[in-house]
Amino acid sequence: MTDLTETLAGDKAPRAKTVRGKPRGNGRARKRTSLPEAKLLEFAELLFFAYRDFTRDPDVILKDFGFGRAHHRVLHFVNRHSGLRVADLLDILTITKQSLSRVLKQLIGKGYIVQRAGRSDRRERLLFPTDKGRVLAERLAAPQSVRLAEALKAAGPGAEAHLRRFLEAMVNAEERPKVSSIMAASPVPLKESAQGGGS
Amino acid sequence: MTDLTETLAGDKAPRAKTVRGKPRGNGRARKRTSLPEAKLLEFAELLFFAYRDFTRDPDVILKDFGFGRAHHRVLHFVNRHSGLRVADLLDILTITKQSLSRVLKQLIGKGYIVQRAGRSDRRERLLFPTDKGRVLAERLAAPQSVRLAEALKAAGPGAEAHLRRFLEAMVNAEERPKVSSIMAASPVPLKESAQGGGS
DNA sequence: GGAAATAAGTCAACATGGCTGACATAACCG
DNA sequence: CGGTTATGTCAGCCATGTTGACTTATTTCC
Repeated sequence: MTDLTETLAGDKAPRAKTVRGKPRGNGRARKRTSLPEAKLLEFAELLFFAYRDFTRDPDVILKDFGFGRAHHRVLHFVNRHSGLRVADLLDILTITKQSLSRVLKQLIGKGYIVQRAGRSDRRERLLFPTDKGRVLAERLAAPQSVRLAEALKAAGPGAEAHLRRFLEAMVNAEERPKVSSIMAASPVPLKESAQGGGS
Repeated sequence: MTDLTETLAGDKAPRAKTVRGKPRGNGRARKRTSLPEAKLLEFAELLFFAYRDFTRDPDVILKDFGFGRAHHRVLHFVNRHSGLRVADLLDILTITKQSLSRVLKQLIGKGYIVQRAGRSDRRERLLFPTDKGRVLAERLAAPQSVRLAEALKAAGPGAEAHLRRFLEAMVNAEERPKVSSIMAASPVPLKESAQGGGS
């Protein structure tokens, strides 16, 4: 109920525009608003709405598995970049190891991820998705891929290059090399026959 | 310490690529991966990284005020669309009123936002930023605007139109009209001489 | 070889910001 | 007047983030 479209656009009552009481517009406020500034804020809002809906897709599926967004993020990166270390994951997600620990423990416990000691440095715990994990990861990714594909199509030809450069530039400058190398690594979920975990 | 760039790209040990144990690559996995699929997932990751850093900017400032991201979102929309109703905010943020209540109460209590009854429907509580609220909102927006401006520039000419269409298409189809009308309303923080709040 | 550094795990406590359910109040609408 | 609507609120729960302290392997370096 209550279609915001109506309500916000206002037809029954002069909503915005004239705003309540005094329709004045500058007791002192309304700074320079450098013009492009307004446009930038529009992009900020669009980004918010886009990301809001982008993340809600998998949330629904996750609930059926008793997982949350945190699990999704972990599973995604482990699946896309199998063999990464715990430290890598911490760096990607920018959370504490205690936080990661909780969700990772659950994913491992339920057989979606397995770890194995690094071969050159046995202190490292390398993370791999199980078949089960791979399946779930793909199922979670599916709706997001569809959404992205449609949005790219709607954006028009040539949008991909623009978008890629835009997104890359949105990342903190110091982080860009990390991001590049992360995305360069194991572009396809490499297998490793990581089973077990189950019973 | 520990520069992930090095670690993930791997120079001391053959990290990804060959992955740990068996460098094989298809005990049965590696599905069709429809090619564009991989590209789409790259965009998904880029979006994650971009949004991750985009939101961390204001987080730092917020801490100084004892606020969190939730406060930022509320203040942003109240500032950009002064005079919106509580119901509008709920619809935008897609959270429950109990959730909103907490942060809104704090923002009002500390004098960043004021409410006043709607003039045509006095049940409505219309929200307005105070001068103080406007200042904080702008301060929070500043780093994000800079980031967006630079990213748009880096994306190259013509990117804006592509990006706008892309972001709009990322929003749930049913939500698009709402989003449009929201963004159309009060493009500039309309004033209303909403003071008080203070002492 | 042994000390220091590193990778990971863990316990405990706490903060934030979501959620559900139940209910209260005021104002509008027919 | 009675039903619906907009908002607020109490109470409790859950997910996920944080800090700080400490243990255990293992590697690295003198």
